[in-house]
Amino acid sequence: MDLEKLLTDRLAPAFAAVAGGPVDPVVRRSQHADFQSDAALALARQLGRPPRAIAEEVRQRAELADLCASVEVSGPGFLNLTVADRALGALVSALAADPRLGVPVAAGPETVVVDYSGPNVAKEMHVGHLRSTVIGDAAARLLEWLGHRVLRANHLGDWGTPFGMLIEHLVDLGEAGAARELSMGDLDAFYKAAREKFDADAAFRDRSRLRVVALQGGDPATLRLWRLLVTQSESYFLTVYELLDVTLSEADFRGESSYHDLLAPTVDELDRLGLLRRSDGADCVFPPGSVGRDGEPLPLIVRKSDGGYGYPATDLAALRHRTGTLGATRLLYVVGLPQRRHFEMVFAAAAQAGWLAPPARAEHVGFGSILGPDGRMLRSRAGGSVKLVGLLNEAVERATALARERNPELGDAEAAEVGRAVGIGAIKYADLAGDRRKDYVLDWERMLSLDGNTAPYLQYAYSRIRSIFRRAGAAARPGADVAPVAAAERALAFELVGFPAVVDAVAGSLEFHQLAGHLHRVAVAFSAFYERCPVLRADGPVRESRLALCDLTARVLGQGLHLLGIRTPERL
RNA sequence: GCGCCCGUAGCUCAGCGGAUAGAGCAGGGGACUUCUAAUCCCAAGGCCGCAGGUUCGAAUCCUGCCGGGCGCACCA
Repeated sequence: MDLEKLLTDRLAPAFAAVAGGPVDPVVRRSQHADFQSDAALALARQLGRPPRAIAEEVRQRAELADLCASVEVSGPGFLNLTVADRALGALVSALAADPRLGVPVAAGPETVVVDYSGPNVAKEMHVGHLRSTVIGDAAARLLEWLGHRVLRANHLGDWGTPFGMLIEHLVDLGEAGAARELSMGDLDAFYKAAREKFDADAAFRDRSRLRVVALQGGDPATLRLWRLLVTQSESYFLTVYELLDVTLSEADFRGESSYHDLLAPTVDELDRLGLLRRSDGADCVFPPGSVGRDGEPLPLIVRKSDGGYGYPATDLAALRHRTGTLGATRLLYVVGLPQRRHFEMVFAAAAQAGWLAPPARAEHVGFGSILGPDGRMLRSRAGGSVKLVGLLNEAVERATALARERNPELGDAEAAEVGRAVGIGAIKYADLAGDRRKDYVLDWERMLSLDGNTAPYLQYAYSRIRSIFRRAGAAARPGADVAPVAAAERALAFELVGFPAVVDAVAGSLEFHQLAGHLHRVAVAFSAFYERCPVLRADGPVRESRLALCDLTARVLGQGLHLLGIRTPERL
């Protein structure tokens, strides 16, 4: 039970009695006390009484004796609440005794599809894939921990016209040569070479077009070559995921091609429902609410005038499959914000078709772009885009060098492991620590900086705690009473008991910067506690209490970072 | 042109209806015979883009400007 809610429940009846109707006490953390209630101010006009008088009456009526050491009317009519040490201690002790750190398993588990990462076959993963992969993985980890059935959907770009030229290029290189090149992870060179031939060579262009036809026609030889491309790319992506500490596995690949057989039935059903309209030779749905440049309703083109199916058709087929066949009630699409309108239209069309009806709902978990140091968007095609593996490797290298410098006692193996955890953690944390809707600047210095609101700072706090237990030679005693009395202990305790509420909020909003911010506050509170409250040099109950507090802090930081996909080494 | 998003300390970002707007970095000053100083503490730094409005109360809600980004029919 979190403290804010506990106080709210106690204050609500008192406010109701004073106001003559239900009132939200508006409890929140305060700079002037532990918590404050702001509701008396809003009530003043309604009741025609001075706010301080209202607050005073609530103060007298509210049953807070067991929770609060003091309740005071302050300023224009705020109620300042100071929590009793004993009550705080009881809450922290309860949290420490709970393997789930106060976070309950979801009462109504859902089937959730998280659509994320989605790189393109035979194309390099670049920084643009970072956010989808990192944010989506955090969502999957979090919702899974809460007890939901999470289906990870890696919507691979494995189909479409470019595959004609890619397959022809593969043929030109010879299968063995192509496989070697692809397995080296040099997908960019492969794609670019194919593209260049396609642009320059008319004969190659013709072969490519024929090859697309053969692919779509199901020609066995062509399909075999196509699978070669897909498999090689998949195994490459898996190495990137492993480096990135992402939970996506081989079983999660759901390429566009896997919806191939569902496209025609999906479009047919739209037709049967009377939602399809022919426009300029293409079959379109016109979902309500979207208007184009000319002020006319904007179409979702499900079948192009050449008879081919486009992106919208695939998305609709996948959505229908996810709600209909898989029984998902929550669909998450972790895709960049520029595609907002596209998803609005897909969701609106799906709702019209009856494929997306309550309780099922779809959310576009959009995110901003990654910008270069010049403040302009990094684009994949425009050249000079950063290879994702290059970025990750550089982060690991820098972090490893730093680890060696800071802690010469580390052996080679451990330095490498620390460097990896810190480097990868730094990149992921940088991505998750800000509002995901906003663009952010990819700044090497800042991203790999080990100060401030960064993963290494949190990892350091964690490792300091582990170091205490190494020296103590023992774990915290299970069931030990936590008695926070010193200011630094109380501040840390308040942060720790706030963990469940933050997790709950983030499960809904998928704003991971709230979780990151909370963990940072925990680490800051811990660092202050660490400076001022000796643990191993204390005796008896104080030592036991502090050890328990340390242990709980480590578990909250460890679990929180784990949910973000960030490792917590035992020592840095 | 229409739609969506964004303008907060020199820089990077939190805060999104409540009491003096918070962190980190950079720059200034302190703290290691003491559990890792990758840390901590102190000081300094702000017409919260501009102008109206709503409210007891606005960085936060509404409207209009200004500045920036993105999107707007067969590419995924």
